[in-house]
Amino acid sequence: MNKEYSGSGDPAKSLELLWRRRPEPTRGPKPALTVEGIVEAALRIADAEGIAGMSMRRVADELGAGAMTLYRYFPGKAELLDVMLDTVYGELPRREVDGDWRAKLDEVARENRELYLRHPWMLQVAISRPPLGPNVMAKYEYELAAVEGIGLTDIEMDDTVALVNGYVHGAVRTAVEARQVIQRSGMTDKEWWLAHVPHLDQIGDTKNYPLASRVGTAVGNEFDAPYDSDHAFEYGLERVLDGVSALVEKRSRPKP
Amino acid sequence: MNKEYSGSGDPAKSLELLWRRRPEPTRGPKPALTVEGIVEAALRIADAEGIAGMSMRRVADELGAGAMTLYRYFPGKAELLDVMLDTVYGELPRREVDGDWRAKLDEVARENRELYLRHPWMLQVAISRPPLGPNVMAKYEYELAAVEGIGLTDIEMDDTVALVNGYVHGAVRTAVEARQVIQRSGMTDKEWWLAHVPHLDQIGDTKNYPLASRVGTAVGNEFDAPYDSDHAFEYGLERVLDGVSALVEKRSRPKP
DNA sequence: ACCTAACTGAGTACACTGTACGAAGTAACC
DNA sequence: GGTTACTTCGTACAGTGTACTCAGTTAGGT
Repeated sequence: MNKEYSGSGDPAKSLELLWRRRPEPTRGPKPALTVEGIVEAALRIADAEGIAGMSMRRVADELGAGAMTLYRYFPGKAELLDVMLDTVYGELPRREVDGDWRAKLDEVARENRELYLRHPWMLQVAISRPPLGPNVMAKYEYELAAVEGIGLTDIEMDDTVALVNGYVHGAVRTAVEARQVIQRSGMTDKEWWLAHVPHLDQIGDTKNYPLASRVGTAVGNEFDAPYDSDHAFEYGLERVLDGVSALVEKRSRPKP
Repeated sequence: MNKEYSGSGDPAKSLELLWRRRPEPTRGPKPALTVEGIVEAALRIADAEGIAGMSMRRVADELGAGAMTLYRYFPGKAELLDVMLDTVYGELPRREVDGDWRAKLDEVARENRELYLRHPWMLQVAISRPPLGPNVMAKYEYELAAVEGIGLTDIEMDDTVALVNGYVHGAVRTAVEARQVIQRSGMTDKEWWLAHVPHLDQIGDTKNYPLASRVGTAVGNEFDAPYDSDHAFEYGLERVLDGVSALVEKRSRPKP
């Protein structure tokens, strides 16, 4: 199975759903479900069982409805995912930060990290074209505000926000995958490693990879069984922000 | 559908496959297929049609065999993916670079980028526990060599390599998704945007998102229809390496 | 009061997926 | 020739998203 895709159907229909501008029907029976109810159920399932568990049948079951009923409310699964995404982006606190751009970008990174950790299924949805709902818009606005007025061009502002978001996405993805593989395999990283080492020693000459052996061992000793994702996140975020800092400083004193 | 998972079955069996140490059978009919042949066919399909197209039946068809035949050579799809991964890592040129650590890390980033672009399906395989084959080992060794002897601790070396790899992974994923969504939807980014704007204007007050509007427009004007992934890659890589540079310099003059 | 148009819910069907199971065939050893 | 190890592969199962179809329900118009 590969990635889920956020929708790319009829824009009018998608935006109607995202902004809750669906004209309510005048005739016929009252709808038994609501868009909100379906999204809530879908989120409950996705949070608990991952995106793989969130099938249309499963969501419908959760609501006591037939599978095809959901297609009265959403054109397809992709559009349901779109609304789910915009909904969870609404959970971002978007706190006001007293401080410079770095403090603000740091907050952006941490808020996004929390969100991904709370809804890991988000990491498996490809959103190259974001659902243009109210919360996605607010998120972009908030993130740009962190780097507004510090001497960057508009393009650089967008690049910087994308860089930080991309970094967080990747870091959390790695951490979540590490967490999930422990559950799925019933093995900690250390156990997994210890199960491989004897076979590796027998098969390949470990002496061919001196650096890998040395550093691998050091990493294994320092961060025991559970891969230390907090450490990796802090290290990487610091490097990324240092990199942005170098650019900001260059822009603030143009030429010597 | 969610991600594919690289295998976590029997270590002995997996390593045998990766290092080609399968004892060849003495009795019975000669096998009609080979591990190499299956991997080749699977790679051909995955490269051309993506990971979603690479089903066991599809690979077997390509080889003129029954679907279940593949399970004589691989315990399951996960193990086939493992061998596919290690195989393509073997394509990395791992060039010797004359220059400092930055030039070397830059080369690492670019080589990995090329590999991902050539085999985009790699981005949809979760490899929290890498297949410990010869090429994965060589890759890790090569990458560590870039940051050896510049004053970083072993842990920092691993963190740095992981940071660069993570950055490249994320950047290429974004670029590939952008490329694929154009194919899938038959719409360029600009067309997609223009299809949404009138509805957005009608529904939500664009005035609530001044920064998003301004920067969004600037980005749209600067990088036309196809999302300029080259630009984003170069920008981000420079920031990341600048960030690493700040650390290296701090380590090289310990305290003032 | 009644008809009709609009609407909802849901059953069935289709073409897929990975893989467990087991039947049937083949080749090398005793 | 018999046994044993080994092969290929058809069938089956429980899933998936969703197109199509049809029966049932309700509000508006007459």
